[in-house]
Amino acid sequence: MSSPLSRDPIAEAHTNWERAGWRAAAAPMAAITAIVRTEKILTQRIEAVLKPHGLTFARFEVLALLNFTRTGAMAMSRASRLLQVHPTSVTNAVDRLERAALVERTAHATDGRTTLITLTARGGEVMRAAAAELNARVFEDSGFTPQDVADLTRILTRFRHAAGDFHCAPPPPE
Amino acid sequence: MSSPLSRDPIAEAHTNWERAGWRAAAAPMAAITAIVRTEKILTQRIEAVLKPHGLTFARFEVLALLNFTRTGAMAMSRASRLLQVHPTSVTNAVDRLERAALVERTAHATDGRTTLITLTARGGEVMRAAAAELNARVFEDSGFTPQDVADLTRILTRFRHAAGDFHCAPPPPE
DNA sequence: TATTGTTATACTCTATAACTATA
DNA sequence: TATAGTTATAGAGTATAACAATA
Repeated sequence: MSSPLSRDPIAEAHTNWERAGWRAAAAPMAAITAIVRTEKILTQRIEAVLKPHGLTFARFEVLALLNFTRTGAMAMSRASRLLQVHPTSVTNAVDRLERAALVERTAHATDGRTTLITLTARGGEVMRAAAAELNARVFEDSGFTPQDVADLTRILTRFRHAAGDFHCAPPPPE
Repeated sequence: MSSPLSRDPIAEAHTNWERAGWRAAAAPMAAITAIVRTEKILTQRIEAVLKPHGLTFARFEVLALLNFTRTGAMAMSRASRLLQVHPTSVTNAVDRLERAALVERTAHATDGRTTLITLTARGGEVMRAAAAELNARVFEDSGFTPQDVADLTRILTRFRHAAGDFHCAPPPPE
């Protein structure tokens, strides 16, 4: 899509921001832009691995969630909360997963409002095959050193906690 | 869209990955998932600030690029390379910016194939007003400490360089 | 022959609003 | 009244392919 650039565009933006007199904002602007760009690179790698499995990242996340439930079933609303996406996004993802026979909708035993989703046998197989390939081709050779991974996890966990993503589990110690 | 969770879903995924026997991949998987989630939080904040200005993040990036050119003009193809997006995405963004009278398309003096884009006076005003609000409301109070910003910039610059995002400018020293 | 840019088309994910059914 | 989920609709960004114009 694009050839490599001779200079780092984010470093240039940082310089431009400082020259414009926006000194206090320049460094965090550059860091945040780098996060946005890094996310794009990583999700492109992930989507490329998932595509031959007939999955998108959003749908893989649903399968992964179901794969690790104790009972094998999860309410739509709980999936929405855990994945932190709009309920209609879950409906959309589950519609397609159900059409592909990877998940099934079932009724809740006592609450008639609730729709439960469960993995089919094939859904479990597809999830684990996709996960194995993601592990081998993206996560195990991510380009981050173990120290990078530790630093990122520490910094981003604290950030997400401060942003209100979750409660109770305190950020890891300094 | 979602209430805060009682536990960190990424930490839980990390545990699940280890229990599944995917030990080498578990930690980088969690770090990468945290990057994806953090990017979502940040772009939501950015989009919320830009919306009243009639801008999306993609369109703001085009305006910011033009604001810092020496001549005030930039070829579509160069914008595509610098923003690292598909040429059709630039066409799309510029179509809308032009309709809003924030940029103009002009012909290149010597190369008939090239379309140049320039900021209108109003485009410059909108860009600087939006940037000022982004600085005040997102970047200057990002939730990252100065040390976080330095660490993120170091780690992500090296990652982007290794991913082939740019050449020549070496990653910052250890 | 290669490059630049546009058009047409399609496919994501996401979001709002209106709705049904149930608690 | 509040909650769970669906539907319809819309909008965003992104991508491929075909195409025109130019180098």
